[in-house]
Amino acid sequence: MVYVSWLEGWEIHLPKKVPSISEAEWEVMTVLWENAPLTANEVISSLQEQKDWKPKTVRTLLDRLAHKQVISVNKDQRVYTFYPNYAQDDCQHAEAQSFIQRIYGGTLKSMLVQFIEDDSLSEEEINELRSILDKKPSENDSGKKSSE
Amino acid sequence: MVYVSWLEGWEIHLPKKVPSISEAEWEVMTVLWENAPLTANEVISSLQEQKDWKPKTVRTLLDRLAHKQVISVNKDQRVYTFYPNYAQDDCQHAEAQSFIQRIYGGTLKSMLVQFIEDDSLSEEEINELRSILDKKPSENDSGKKSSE
DNA sequence: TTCATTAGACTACAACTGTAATCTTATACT
DNA sequence: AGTATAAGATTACAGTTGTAGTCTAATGAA
Repeated sequence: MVYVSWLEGWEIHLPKKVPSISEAEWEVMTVLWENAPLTANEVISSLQEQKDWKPKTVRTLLDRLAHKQVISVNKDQRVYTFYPNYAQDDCQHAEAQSFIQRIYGGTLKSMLVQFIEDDSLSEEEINELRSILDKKPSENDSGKKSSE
Repeated sequence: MVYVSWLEGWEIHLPKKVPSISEAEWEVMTVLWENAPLTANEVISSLQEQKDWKPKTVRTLLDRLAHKQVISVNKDQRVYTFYPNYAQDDCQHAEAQSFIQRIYGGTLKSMLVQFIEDDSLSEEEINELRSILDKKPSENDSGKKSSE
């Protein structure tokens, strides 16, 4: 379970099922995850640099996300602000799980194997990955010694 | 580059762009990758076990895949047979690349990091991954000796 | 007070997907 | 030869997505 608070004093609980987020919607979410709460115009300007979307397009995406309840809308002010209902990590993880399931039949391992065998990773990257794995401090070593 | 031959004597070249394959279509492709060439009925029976689709549904998916040129149709016999135009590895890889780009901003690393940090991997799995990384024999040692 | 601006609400529309059903034509029996 | 069957071709239809445009109401400027 994860708790987030985009605004002081707000606590949102979220390990539930993440509604599906389309590709275009995901771009909007990325902006919100970085800076929420934001007004529509703020989201629009933020996206203007990378995407070639009309303001109305972004607006529609925000509306759809709100409708799906992926984000919430604060209507206290005349100009609304938007903020995520789900943590980015949770959404990424949900997407990753279903992706791996669909495409690799379930295991991250088979994906990694392929990347390595297809030579898609430089030696540099492989070393990085290795050190990431090594850094994982086994948190379940309550009784075991770490070296051995 | 990759060469495959589903039928004797056929050589298909395929590092080109993979057309997009929808979720349902992917299921059909999985069956074809395992056993192509297959007739529609063979694909249908093969899927009947896992999916709850009517025969016509599978047929539609085959037609769409053929139309998108993800698969080819052999019409020599009265009953057609279908076979992939792309290797599974290539399709998986293409999907993985675009997935990682969309969701993790580009790096497999950030995905792996998250899986480790979120504690989604057992120690067992982490060890497996580590050994996979270790097994990678540096193939770019054309001039270098392998031990050193 | 009136009018231009602008945020938000509602509407649009085609392509892609999931999920089939119906129509047509060629074989295979009787 | 006539007909049931079955493969393939064509059509259907609603929900999602990309990509906006139009309509309405409130605000702020003149």
